[in-house]
Amino acid sequence: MITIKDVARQAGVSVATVSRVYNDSANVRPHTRARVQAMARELGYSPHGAARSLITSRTHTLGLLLPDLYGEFFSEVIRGVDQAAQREGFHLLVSSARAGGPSLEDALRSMRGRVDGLIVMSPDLDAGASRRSLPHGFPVVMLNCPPSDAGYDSIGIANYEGAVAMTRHLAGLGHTRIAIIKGAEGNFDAAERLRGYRAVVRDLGLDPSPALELSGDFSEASGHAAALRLHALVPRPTAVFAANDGMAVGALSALREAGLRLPHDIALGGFDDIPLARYLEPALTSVHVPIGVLGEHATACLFAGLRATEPTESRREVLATTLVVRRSCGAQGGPG
Amino acid sequence: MITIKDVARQAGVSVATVSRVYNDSANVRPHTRARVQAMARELGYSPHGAARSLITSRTHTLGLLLPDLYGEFFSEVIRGVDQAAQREGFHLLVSSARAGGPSLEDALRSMRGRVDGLIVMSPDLDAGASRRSLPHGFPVVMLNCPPSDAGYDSIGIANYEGAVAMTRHLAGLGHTRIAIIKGAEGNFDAAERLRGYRAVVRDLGLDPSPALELSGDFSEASGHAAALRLHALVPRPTAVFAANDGMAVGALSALREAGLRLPHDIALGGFDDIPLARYLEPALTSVHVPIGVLGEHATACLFAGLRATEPTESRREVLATTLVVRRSCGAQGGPG
DNA sequence: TTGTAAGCGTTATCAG
DNA sequence: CTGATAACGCTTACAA
Repeated sequence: MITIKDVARQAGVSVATVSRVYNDSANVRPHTRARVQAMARELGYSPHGAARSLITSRTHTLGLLLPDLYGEFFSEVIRGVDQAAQREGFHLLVSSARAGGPSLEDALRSMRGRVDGLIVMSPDLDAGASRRSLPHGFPVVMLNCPPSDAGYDSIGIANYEGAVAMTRHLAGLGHTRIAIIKGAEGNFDAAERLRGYRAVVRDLGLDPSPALELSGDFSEASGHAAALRLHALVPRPTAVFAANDGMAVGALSALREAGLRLPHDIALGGFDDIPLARYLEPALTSVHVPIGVLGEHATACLFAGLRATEPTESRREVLATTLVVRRSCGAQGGPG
Repeated sequence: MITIKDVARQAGVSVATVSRVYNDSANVRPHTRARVQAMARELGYSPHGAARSLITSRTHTLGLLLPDLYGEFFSEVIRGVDQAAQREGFHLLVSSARAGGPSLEDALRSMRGRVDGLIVMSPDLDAGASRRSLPHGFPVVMLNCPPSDAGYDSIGIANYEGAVAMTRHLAGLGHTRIAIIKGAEGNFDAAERLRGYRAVVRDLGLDPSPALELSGDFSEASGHAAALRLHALVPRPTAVFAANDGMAVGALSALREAGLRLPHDIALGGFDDIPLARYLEPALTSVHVPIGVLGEHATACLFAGLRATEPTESRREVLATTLVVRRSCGAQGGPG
C-alpha cells in the first residue's frame, strides 16, 4: 500500500509538505500543491485513517450501539443518525449487541480509539453494569434508555404520554374493558407504556382486572399468542392496546383467524407507527414516534458534546409522540 | 485517556508484557497475567484501536457502502452483513453514498486504513469511475452491481429470471396486455427486470406496445404516478408488473383511488417481496429476494478474500429468486 | 515556503 | 518468561 512517503519522494518534497496539502494548510506554494496532488492521484494515494487518528486523536467516526438490527425501528434510527453524521463528515460504526454476539461491554471496549463519540441504545432497565463500562469523560448519548443517574446526555420518547393518549382514546370510544399486550420484561419503554395504560385505567375507572394485562416481548409472534389468550377471556375485552406495532400486527392476524372482525368486534391500537401501520387492513391506529428524528437529535446532541470544551450538565430530551387515528380502533368507519 | 504504558507502570511490568496479555500470547506467567489484568480493569483500560490497526495493519472492521439507507431492502442487507461479520468478530463501518453526501469515490477514499475489506453496492450502470477509484489489491465484493470487467468478486440476484417468472405467471392467468412500471433509469437491476419482462412479451406474443412500459424510479411516489398514467391507457392493461414492491405499493393505492378493485379489475405483481408485501390488501404477489442472505453471502465472500494469501480468480454468485403468489394477481381468490 | 524530527499507542523482534 | 526498542503512517512544532 502506498504511503505519504512514497508521494513525498516521487513529488520531490518532504512528507510534511504532502501532509500540509491534505490538511489544506495555507502555507503551501500553489505550484508545489499542484505537483503533490498530481502525484498523489497518479499513485492512487489516500491517507491512512488509523495513522491519522492516532496522532490527531480524532476519528471522524461515531459509534452506534443498538440492541438489535431487526425491524423498521432500528433501520430508521440508523438512517437518522447517518444523515446527521454525514452532514458533519462523520462515519458510522454500527454494532448490535444481540444475544449471542458480544456483550454491550465488549462492544464498547472494542470501540475505543475507533470512534469520537457513542450513541447507545440499551433499553434494558438493568443496564447499570454496561453504563459503568463506558469510558469516563467520553461523549455518550443514551437513546431510549432509562433516565440514568450517571451523567450522560440522553434522549427518549414520550412513552407514558403516548400510552395515556391511546388508552384515553379507546376509552373515549366507549370501551371499558381494554386489554394491553405488554412489551418485553425489564424494558424501559415497555414499563412506561404500561404505566400510562394503568394510569388511565385507574383515573377513568375502567376494568382493572389483571387478566387484561397480557405479556408479550415486542415480537410479532408474542402479539399473536397474546391475542389468542385474550380472545378466550370471558367476558372478552372490546379493545386491545398492543405496546408496539409489531405485536399489533401479530394480534391482528390472530384475531382475524379467530373469526373476529376489526374494528366491529374488537378495537386495536399499536405503538410506534411504523410505516407498515397504514398499510394494514384495517389501517392501524397507533402512537406515532418520530424515529428518524430521534436518531438525528441524538447525533446533534453528541456533536454538541464533542464540541464542548469543558464538561457540561447532562441534558435529557424527550420527543413528543402523537396519536394517529386510523380504522383499526373504530373511531372512523364503524362502531367500536 | 489511559494507555498501555499506564497499565505497565502501575503493574510493574513492561508494555510488552501488557501487550502479550491482551493478545493471549502463551508466554506469560499466570501470576503476571493476573496482576496485569487486575490493574487494567482497575484503571479501566482498553487498547486503542487505531494504534493497534496501525501496526498490525488489520482493523477487524469491514466497510459497507450503500447507495442509500432508506427502506427495508438496505436495512435487511445491513442486518445480514452484520450478522456474518459479528460471527468473525468484525465491526461494520456503514456509509451511504446518497446524492448530497460524499461521492462513492470520496467514501471509498476515506475508508482507507479503517477497514480490512469492502462491500460495495452501487447499482448504477455507469459506475466505472468509482470502480477505478478502488484501491488495487484490496478485498472488495460488489453487491447487486453490473457484472464488472474489473476483477472483483460480485454477488447479485436473478433479476432476469425473476422478472420472467412473474411475467409468465401473469400471462398464464390469461393476461395479454401486461404493463410494467420500470425501475430507475441507469440501474442495473431495473434493466435486468425489464429485459426479463420483454423477453416474455416477445416469446409469448403479448401486446408489445411501448405505451405499456411506464417509467418509474423505484420510489412509492413514482409507482403511484405511473399507475395513474396506466389507468388512462386505452385499452387499459389488465395486469401490471411493478419492478419493485415500493412502486407496487404506490400503484396499489393509486389504482384503488381510481376506483379499480384488485385483482378483479387489474392484477398486480411486485419484486423484492419485502416484509410489507404480505400485509397489503390484497396481499402482494411478488418475486422473493433473499435480501439478508445476500448480505451474508457477500460477507462470507469477503472473508474468503481476506483469508486468501494470493489473488484468486474473481467469482460471481447469483442468488435465485422465487415467485411468491398471493392474492393481488388474482391467481387465488378471484378471476384476473 | 519548506524540511527535520518527535511523537501518537500499539505490536513485534530481539536479547536476556 | 520478560524487557528494550524499532517500526506502523501520519501530523505538527520548530528550524531553516
